[in-house]
Amino acid sequence: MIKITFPDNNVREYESGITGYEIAKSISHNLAKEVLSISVNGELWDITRPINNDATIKLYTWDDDNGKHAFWHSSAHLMAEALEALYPGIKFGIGPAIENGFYYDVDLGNDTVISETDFPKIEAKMLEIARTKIAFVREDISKNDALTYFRNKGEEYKLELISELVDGTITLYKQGNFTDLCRGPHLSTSENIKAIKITAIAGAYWRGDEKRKQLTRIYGITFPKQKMLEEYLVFLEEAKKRDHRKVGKELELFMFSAKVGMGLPMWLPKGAKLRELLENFLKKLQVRYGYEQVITPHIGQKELYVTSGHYEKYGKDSFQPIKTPTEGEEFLLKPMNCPHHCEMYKLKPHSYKDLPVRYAEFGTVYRYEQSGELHGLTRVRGFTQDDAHLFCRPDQLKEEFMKVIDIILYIFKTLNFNDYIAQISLRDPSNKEKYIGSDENWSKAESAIIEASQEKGLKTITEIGEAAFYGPKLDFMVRDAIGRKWQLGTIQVDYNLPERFELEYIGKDDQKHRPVMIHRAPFGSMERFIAVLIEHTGGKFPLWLTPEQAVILPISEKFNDYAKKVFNLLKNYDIRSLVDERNEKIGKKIRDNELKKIPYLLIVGEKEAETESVSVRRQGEGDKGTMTIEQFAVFLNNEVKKELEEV
RNA sequence: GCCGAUGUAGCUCAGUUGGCCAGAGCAGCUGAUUUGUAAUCAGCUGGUCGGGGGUUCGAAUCCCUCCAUCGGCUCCA
Repeated sequence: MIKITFPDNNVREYESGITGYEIAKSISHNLAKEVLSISVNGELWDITRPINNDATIKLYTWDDDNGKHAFWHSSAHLMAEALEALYPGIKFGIGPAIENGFYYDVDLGNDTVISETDFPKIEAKMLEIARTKIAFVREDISKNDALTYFRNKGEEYKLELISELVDGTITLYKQGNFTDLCRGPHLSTSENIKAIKITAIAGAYWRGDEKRKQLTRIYGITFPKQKMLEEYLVFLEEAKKRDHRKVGKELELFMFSAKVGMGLPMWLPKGAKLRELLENFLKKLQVRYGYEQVITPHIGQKELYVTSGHYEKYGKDSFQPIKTPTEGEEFLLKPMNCPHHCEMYKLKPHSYKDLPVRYAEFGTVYRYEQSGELHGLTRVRGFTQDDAHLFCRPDQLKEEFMKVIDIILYIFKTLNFNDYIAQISLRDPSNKEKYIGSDENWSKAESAIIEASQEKGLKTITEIGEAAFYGPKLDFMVRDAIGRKWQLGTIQVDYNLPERFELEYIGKDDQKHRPVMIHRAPFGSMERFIAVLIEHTGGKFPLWLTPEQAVILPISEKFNDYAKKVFNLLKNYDIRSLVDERNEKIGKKIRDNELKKIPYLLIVGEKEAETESVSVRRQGEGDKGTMTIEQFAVFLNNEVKKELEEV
């Protein structure tokens, strides 16, 4: 008999050799039907694998990521089997489960191309195989046998993978005619895979290496119920409606022009207004936190970036230097603001009493991004950072860092970004040549970030190798409409630029000391932040951020004069109203999508014109009553205030 | 940059076995209608079918090339 401990610390005794499936069955029939995978002492296992010793277990169903993972991973194998049947000679790379489904990287040879039109064929074949209820069978194999097996099959990619594995840890999974190198876990059989959708096809470099062969990556998703697939497809359709590129166009917030250049957004009046409102919001907040606003030029001498180390790191892959015609000077389009701010710091000697110095700038920067990776407003070639650099004493670092966390959390809370991910990005110690600075400085900087995050009680994930080349960072990631993660807020600790620029302050001991620098951008960039804001709200912004808060609708021609008067009055009260001649014409109905996104409609009819008032209606809520413009101004101001004070 | 796809009017889209002057709805303009919040009526304007080249008697449709966009990969100071 062995002792099995459940997540609630309950302990039950079972025969040695019991499987996850049987344990589930001993609890309830339904659970047995739903269980997809199990963790045994923290290790993920198949539910058919016998447990021979005392263990702590957890059973996973579709409701757990681990359960879905096993489901989709098995689906990837299923797809591989189907592909092998359809495309003889196909070679396989890797085929993991991902956040939404799975993919498999395949090499079809040089003559075969798969395109969208082939998807139904693949789906049908997969379904056909799934219906035969094939079992996924795990098998331990020695490294030599594995190498022999895959060498005979001509699976060069698998051979490469196996050669890096440790003998004794290698397992295969067999299902029907198909065998794959795999760690598992997998479903017991394919019978639960009921709904299948091949979603996309893309090129992907083998092992993520740009210099190696590009394989074909086939994406798919499967579900245990047809209805779940349908719901997923509906979700994707709904998400498309919130796409910031679509909404931005509809609302005339921003635009791109092929003639101006790809990846160079242009802000239209309404978008510029929205941006200005956000900027003012942050500026006010920053004043409270002791920041000072500065302005620096859009270009800087190449030498500036050689000093900072940016030129060495990014110079050749960037927009190339701008040259002056006669003096032969070289300038770079500003790709970041830090070097400029460092030079500002050097203007005069600093006392330890003056620190921290906090320079903030909405700095527009230009970076050469490869054409294929541009994406709406989230990945562009010219953008404005809500940047600031804090120069502080080492003993102030943690406190300053925590205050920046406060600013970011305040902004996220105000805008209802609740499901952000805080990610600590550290240096990859095995790849030190990617970074500048001493080990000592790196470890100081890294522990500062870790401690500050802990003391703020932030739930963080840690990524090794994601640091900036000059320092580690804490990033705040938020998802877009279809779940892609984007980095918004960022805080970076930097001991290196102060050294490169020889920044100093005079300490209490009358000696020269080196300040520590914090780079930070709570929005990240105005472009990306607004993109994510649009996708979260679908373009229905909070009242205080709405480019137009009210639109006035005259009921008939007779009252147009009064309607015009109301427009002008609104301006006096700093109410952002839509002055739209189209609505000065009677008989016109509201048609524009955008009008629906303006919170308040003011209606002028006979009665209102006589009493010099407007009927106020809030979209989605109905009548708010009849009031004078003065009353409306007070009312609206209170609403805006309420929104801002609630956070 | 790489793989795959897409590009027809301001917007959403029809139109490909190559064949009359390239279509619709919405938007716009003109007029009528007088109506309390997503669709009144009539008429009109609007397109180098992404650009260039080629095949053909004839190209939106087939081929080449360039550009832009979309989904990924790589990258992201």
